[in-house]
Amino acid sequence: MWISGTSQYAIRAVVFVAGAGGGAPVRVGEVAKALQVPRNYLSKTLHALSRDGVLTSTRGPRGGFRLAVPPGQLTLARVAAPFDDVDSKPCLLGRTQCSGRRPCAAHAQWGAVSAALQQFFSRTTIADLMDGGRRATARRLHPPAAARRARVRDT
Amino acid sequence: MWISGTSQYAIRAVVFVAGAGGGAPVRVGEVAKALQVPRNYLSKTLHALSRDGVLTSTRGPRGGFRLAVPPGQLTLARVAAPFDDVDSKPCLLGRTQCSGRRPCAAHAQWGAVSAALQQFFSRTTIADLMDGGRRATARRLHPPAAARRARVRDT
DNA sequence: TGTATTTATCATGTGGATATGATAAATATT
DNA sequence: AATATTTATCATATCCACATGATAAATACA
Repeated sequence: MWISGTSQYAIRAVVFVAGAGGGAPVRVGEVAKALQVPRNYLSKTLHALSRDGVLTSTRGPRGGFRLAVPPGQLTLARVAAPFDDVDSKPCLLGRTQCSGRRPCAAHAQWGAVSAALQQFFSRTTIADLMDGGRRATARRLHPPAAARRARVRDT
Repeated sequence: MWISGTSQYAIRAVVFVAGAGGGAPVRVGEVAKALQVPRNYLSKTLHALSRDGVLTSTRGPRGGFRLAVPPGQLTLARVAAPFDDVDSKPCLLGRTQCSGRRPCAAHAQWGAVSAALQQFFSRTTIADLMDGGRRATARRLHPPAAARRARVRDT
């Protein structure tokens, strides 16, 4: 999986909304302007995120979008989910042939790389992408060697 | 980067051609049939690989395609290169903003995942994907722990 | 030289992701 | 109730990867 442009918009937009604080809702226009992204397209994207429980939307004056989940609990995988099948782990050479028995020769190696990707999306949160979130991310994704070995063993 | 369908065709086709031995050239029709892939589209793909020096082509009766590079020296990155920009390592959230200084917060973590992907493509060869190539691949991509630590340090 | 065989190339079609512009529906404020 | 503001939705357009079908060009071989 490589994430689509729409998912990139979604992640950046959610980061922006999260950064605006929990106060007043953020309007599509603001987000679109800040992100330099087409307004109506973003509107649909944010609407999809609302349907999915990532944002809440309010119509009318003083309306807009708010986070529905604390940024520290909101993974990139969840934000991208409505737009990309982030969890699929297809065969490198086209899906059907190599799953299960008779895997292609590089199946295991590819699986490891693929799993690392998925872990990135399922472990990184919106909070990690906000300014000031750097150290927390680094600690979780680069644990000391002993812990890392332990985790790899049971994956 | 996630590789396109065309690159997948290319890799599978090259593996097939490599598997046919160095004897007679392999015709597009054979490859297309074996891979269950549209013939004319594959034709263009193989032609591109010839232009790129991965295959050699011969026209007319007894013509077809042959490998131009020993399979053990032919990386997946090279085969995919005409169709995908395998070497690009864009920002997770859309290119321009976060390269160089002012990287986005997850830049480093993403870079590590991204680098692992690139290494997979630049280290895995066509020989590794042919039947019987499994052990060689496993040895190179899963070196003993000491060697792995050493390599990581200088990357 | 002619003919069959095979790659090379051209013109065109299709589907999905991305984008645009207009209109509908909801709601706070007066 | 009227109005302004904002999201929701509809209809359509654009672009590109992928694909199809037809034709041209090269070449082995009778």
